[in-house]
Amino acid sequence: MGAPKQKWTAEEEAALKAGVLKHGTGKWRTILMDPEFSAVLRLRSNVDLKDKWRNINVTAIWGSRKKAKIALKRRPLTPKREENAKALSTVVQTNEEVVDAKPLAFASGTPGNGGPKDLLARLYTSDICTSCFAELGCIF
Amino acid sequence: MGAPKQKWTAEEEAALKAGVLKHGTGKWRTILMDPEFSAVLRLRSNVDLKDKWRNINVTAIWGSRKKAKIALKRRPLTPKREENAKALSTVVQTNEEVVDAKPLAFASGTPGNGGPKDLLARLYTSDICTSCFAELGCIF
DNA sequence: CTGTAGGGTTAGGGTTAC
DNA sequence: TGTAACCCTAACCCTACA
Repeated sequence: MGAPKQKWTAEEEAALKAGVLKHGTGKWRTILMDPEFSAVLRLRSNVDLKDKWRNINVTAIWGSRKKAKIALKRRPLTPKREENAKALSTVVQTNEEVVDAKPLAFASGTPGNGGPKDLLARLYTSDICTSCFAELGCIF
Repeated sequence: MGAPKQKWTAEEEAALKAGVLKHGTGKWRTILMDPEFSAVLRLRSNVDLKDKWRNINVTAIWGSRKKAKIALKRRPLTPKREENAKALSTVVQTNEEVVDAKPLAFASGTPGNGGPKDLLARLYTSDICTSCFAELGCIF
């Protein structure tokens, strides 16, 4: 049809990550509207952002969505939402560009440690975990 | 962002339909307050009811809200409300539970036929059609 | 303030194209 | 075959208005 399939460039992916850092997950339209990212992401829709973010996260953890599904089928424990689940993100934040930053890495340790606060505060809340947790069926 | 998404159960949907039969559309808060349904729908808000009812109706006619929009764009005739348009509902009313009842089916035949009156009377008024007609931009 | 209507957005399952 | 990219839509959000 019209779109021959648009592979995500490294620049676009970086902009997406930076956008999530700034606005949080689930704010795809907001990220898209942000003049800081709208230039780079101008060819993408809010749904594209959401889908890409899903791919990035799921890939980082399970290798792929399919593997995630398989992994989930193997343990249909589906516990109630545990509040001691936290997400950590090893972010390499240069001046104004998120360079890499593996999206998520898990740690069940004490949540109230003294890390970099302001910028990452959002990440420590359930905010950034939402999409991931939802995708994973909240097994953490 | 606590709720990972609450899919409607068949029981909830039945309760909603029964609620609309009893109180009419647009009376979401009333339906919620009705002790006959409050138990089943206790996790839902009045807005949830409204949205679900919209989905049920639009889906029954167009397949989805998007398709409805597309269909409407194709014929932007938008006539004024025609009064010979009526809605029929094949309701299977057991003693106190609406079992299925496809939400709407259209017939442009003579409106003043002798059908089941009391319970369905409300359905023949613009009442139950309101959400549907509104959604459709009153093309009927 | 409370409730509804209606447009807009997101979450998540599914599909396609590579 | 596997998976990134894309589609579909139920569920949810936001705002205007009464």
